[in-house]
Amino acid sequence: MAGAELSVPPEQFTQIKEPELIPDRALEEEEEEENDGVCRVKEQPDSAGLEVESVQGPLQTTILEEVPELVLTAPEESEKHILTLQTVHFPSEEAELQDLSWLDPQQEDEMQVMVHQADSGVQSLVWFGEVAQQSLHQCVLNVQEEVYSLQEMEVMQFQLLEENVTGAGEDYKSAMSLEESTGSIKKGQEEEQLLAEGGFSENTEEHFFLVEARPGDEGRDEIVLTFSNLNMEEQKEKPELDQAHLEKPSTTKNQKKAKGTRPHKCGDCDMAFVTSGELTRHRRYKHTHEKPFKCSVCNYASVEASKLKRHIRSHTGERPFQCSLCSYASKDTYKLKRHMRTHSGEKPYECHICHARFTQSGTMKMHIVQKHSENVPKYQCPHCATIIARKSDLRVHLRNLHTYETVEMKCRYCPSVFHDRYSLIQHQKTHKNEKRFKCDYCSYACKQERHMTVHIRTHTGEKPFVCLSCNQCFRQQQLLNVHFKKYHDANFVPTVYECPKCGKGFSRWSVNAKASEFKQKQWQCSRNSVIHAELKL
DNA sequence: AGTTGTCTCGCCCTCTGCTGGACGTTA
DNA sequence: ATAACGTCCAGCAGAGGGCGAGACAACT
Repeated sequence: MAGAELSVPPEQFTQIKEPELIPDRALEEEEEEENDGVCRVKEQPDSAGLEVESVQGPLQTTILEEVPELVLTAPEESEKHILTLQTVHFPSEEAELQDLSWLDPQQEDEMQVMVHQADSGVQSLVWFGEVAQQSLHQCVLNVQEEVYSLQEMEVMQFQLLEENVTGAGEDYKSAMSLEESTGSIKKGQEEEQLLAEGGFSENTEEHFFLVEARPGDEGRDEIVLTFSNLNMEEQKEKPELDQAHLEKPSTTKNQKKAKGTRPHKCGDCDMAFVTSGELTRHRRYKHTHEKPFKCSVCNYASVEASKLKRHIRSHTGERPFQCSLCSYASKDTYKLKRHMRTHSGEKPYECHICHARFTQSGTMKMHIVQKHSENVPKYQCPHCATIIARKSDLRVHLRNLHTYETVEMKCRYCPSVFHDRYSLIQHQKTHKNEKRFKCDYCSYACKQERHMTVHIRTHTGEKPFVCLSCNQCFRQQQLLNVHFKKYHDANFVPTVYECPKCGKGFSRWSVNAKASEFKQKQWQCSRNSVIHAELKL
């Protein structure tokens, strides 16, 4: 087992789910973990020891929304099975142990997981069943294998070896002391010394467990338990591990569960369940599609009564789950929990390609499809040539441009009217570059109305712009301005553009468009001076 | 007392669609 | 230069599917 070398878990990896906290202590647990990020061992005053998940427990790997901290916890009175992980250091690969008094063959429903760390640095997980744990700290197990099939785990018998150093037990007790309450799987500066003494290392570095399921020989799935040195803080920042990478098909997960304790197998798929009721429900969902619970308001029907109850809230508007920070209230707990991210700023989903973070998995999924996929789906508008990346945006496009409006929309250039914006816009584009202003007296046509107004004066003789100094009249304001400057403004100095070739002066070269004209004239000037006559002052 | 079946709650997931800011284009 | 407009994009919520697991009554 070479889990320590895995800095980035492969896709197949699934995390061991954080052991469920006992409800009335969950808050306290959370606070403690938030405070120091250290996994803890809880003292169980009246228990026989640390209670662990059954053999199937860790195999029931659940996709996590939150990256778990590994919690070493003692059992609570609820008898919830908790995965127990312990670090075991061997002074050598041939280490032996002593003191097997803690073994209790009567406890057949418990299973331990331990970490074996040999001198070679290889770390392994050890399953051990049928043990009570009142003296867990005194136990060291020998590990021969690193990858086990489920069947192997179930029948596995571990060889117990004698501990070869007398003082090790005390050291280990110290390291795992409940009073110290670190509970972390430890490794660090003191490790060498402890190892030299045959004891157990202690440091504050957290570790990270992964469970990988992969096809094994003869069609059997193998469960690979990987003990990594990834610390929990690092993992906290990479929740995509459990979302984008660690997600596994539920069937694979269930296949692990199906062996042993799930006698009710589905005849149509590989699923298996603990109770017949679960099987019946599953068959209704997946195969028979029988939905006994029917809504009296609409045609909705559900497999479960609770789903109908939830659905009814969409009719009644009932929102029992009130946000404590704003006015939002939801119809179910999940939506409230999801909503709370808007207050906390939590973005638990991270794109594994660009590391952008998102509040919802669906948003991340869409991001990956749109930004990082090759064959990005496009949506063709049925009414025009527009292609839009998102279905929802196509809906907006249709709403804005192709919705029939009862109120007529008039073309700004002609009397035409339209009932949808797209048609109006397309029509108005036909007026572009169109010389739609035509003179009634001649063939002159132009694009702008103001040009036509000026032109018409050439036919009517109208000269509305009068010089206040000499009463001379002009058709255009601009002509009046030029006249006034030239003949009535004493400060006016006419600009003269001199041809560098012949030295003759010109009055018009004021803008860029004229610059090219001047250059052309200049070139012509060297060959044909007649051109100057057209531009001379 | 232990087992089994049913009911119920709760969690987590996906799919869907709306919204508004950002940004580029066009008039 | 500016405003209007269209598309891109992430944020967010609604709705419903699927399943684990506890509570409890009925049965053996």
